[in-house]
Amino acid sequence: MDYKELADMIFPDAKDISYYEEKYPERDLPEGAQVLRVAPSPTGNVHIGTIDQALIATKVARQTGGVFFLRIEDTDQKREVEGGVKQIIEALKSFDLEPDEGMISETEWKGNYGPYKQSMRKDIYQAFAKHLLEMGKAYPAFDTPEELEEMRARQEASKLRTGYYGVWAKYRNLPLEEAAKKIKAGVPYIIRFKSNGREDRKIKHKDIIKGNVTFPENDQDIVIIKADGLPTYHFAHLIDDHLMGTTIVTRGDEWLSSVPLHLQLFQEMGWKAPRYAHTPTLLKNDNGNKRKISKRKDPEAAASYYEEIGVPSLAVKEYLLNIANSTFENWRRQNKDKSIDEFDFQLNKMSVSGALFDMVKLGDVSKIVISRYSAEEVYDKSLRWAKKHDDELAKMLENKEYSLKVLGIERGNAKPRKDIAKWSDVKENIIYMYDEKFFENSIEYPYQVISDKNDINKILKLYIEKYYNENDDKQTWFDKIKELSGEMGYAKEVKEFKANPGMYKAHVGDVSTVIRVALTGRTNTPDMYEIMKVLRKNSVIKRIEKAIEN
RNA sequence: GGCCCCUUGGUCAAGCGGUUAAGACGUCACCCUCUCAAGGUGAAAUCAUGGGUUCGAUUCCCGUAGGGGUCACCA
Repeated sequence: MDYKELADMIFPDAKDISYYEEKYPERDLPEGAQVLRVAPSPTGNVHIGTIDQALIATKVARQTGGVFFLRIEDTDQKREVEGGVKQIIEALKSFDLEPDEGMISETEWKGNYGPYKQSMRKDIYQAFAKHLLEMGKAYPAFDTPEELEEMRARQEASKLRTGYYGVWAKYRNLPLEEAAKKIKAGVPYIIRFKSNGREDRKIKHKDIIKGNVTFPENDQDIVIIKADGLPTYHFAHLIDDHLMGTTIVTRGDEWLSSVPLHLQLFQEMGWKAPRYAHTPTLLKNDNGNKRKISKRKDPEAAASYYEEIGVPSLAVKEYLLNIANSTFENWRRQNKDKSIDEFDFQLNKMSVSGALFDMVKLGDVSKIVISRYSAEEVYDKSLRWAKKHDDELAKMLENKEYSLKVLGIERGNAKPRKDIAKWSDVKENIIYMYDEKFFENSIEYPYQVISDKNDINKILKLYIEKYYNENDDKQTWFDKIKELSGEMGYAKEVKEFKANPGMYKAHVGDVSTVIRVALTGRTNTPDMYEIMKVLRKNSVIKRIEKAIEN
């Protein structure tokens, strides 16, 4: 019996690999175009790292006129979660990172290199496994999981390298007839790759991000086809990225140590290996220690978390880009109005080591992103968020015309307000502008420097009876508050007050504060002139009268 | 434990043999004809450590320490 016969016996129905090579021809792309992919497993709760990967891959693909595709890596049926594929597709969509090719539902895909879901490609992997078998570069192995575990225990006990290699590769040289006999007898088996690597030899690899790395060659006879007939990650990566024409594999740096194996696999197949870019892991500070952001422990690990708390997806992307290429920040400052699509991202300028994910910095980026939005955009986006997460806010926003005015306060000018970091901030920021909310409950008036109730009432009365005129321009409006201050015996100018301490009890600013508190119930608000403009006369009078009688 | 990678302020980081060691977030102070949010100005704060190489090391080499990754019929 020879390898060919054994291969036929194991995979009788597998097609010749030339069938697939013809079915998936090399891509016809312009010079320099790169093909990248994001290849998550449908294990539920899409990780923010997947978004990061997709962002990077999209940037490079777009910049080079190449292709970005989505492949679902679902070869581990135990970990698969129902609806996992859909979750991934939707997460990418919510970040505006839609692939050119890939799965568009659990079973359908777009693009000519599909299916883009590994469980649907079983026959492809088996054809190539058969090919390796025929060449004598793979073999069936009959070890039970228990036997393997026992072997590892023995290796550990004798302080040897663990794994299936050298003399430990029990079935590597099993006579073909015996293998055939076992298979016929129904003994369960897997297919292993027959490694010709030597642990005492080094292999050099140049990673796009990590630079030069040296490893020992791989001498492990790794599993390529599992007992369930599906491939392992390593084998699926080899076949898929070859057939799909991936030119740059971006993946987390936990894969770096598999590079020798993967390079070896490509070489054994006689294929050109893709270039690799191993991206640093997103970390978080956990009691002074850095550790990977974990799906199980950290809510911020979920891609959906940001939508839930109302951070715009664009802000998340800008922050991620910021971590990926520190030149982004300078670029952004110089190109305030440009789309991030115009930023020239460089894979090789990525940091080699993992960055701590900084929620505070994210907040700052997000504030800037939101400050660039028009009132209309803020309205639309916060309403969309509110409809899902905050009924009260959604109700407030129903009055669109008025809300647009509220959200337009100090917006759209050269120095727009930067006080919203996430949509969940909006309600707290604007709630007092709505009469029905403002008068809903009893109001607290946290008056500051001027706290004598008589003085306060006098200021308020004087203001609405003598000074307030809805149609005043801003300068007149302020001049009047100064006059009022003078009439009450307070300093008209803050500077004058500071220059002559002791001469006055308070100054214009303090008088303004009284009016502000009466109007809003707060000491800190945006520009009071604009607030009064939006509130209109009726509400201004009503609010001040309410404060007087309080 | 073996193998591999990493180490510049609190955080993200520029740097690539000679620099007053950029910049951003955060912190603090001051300024900004009304408070905030901003904006402006300024301040404090960093090359893990020990050896080399060199006229000169943050930068190059070696050791040490610390951190991370990986050693599955998981990806």
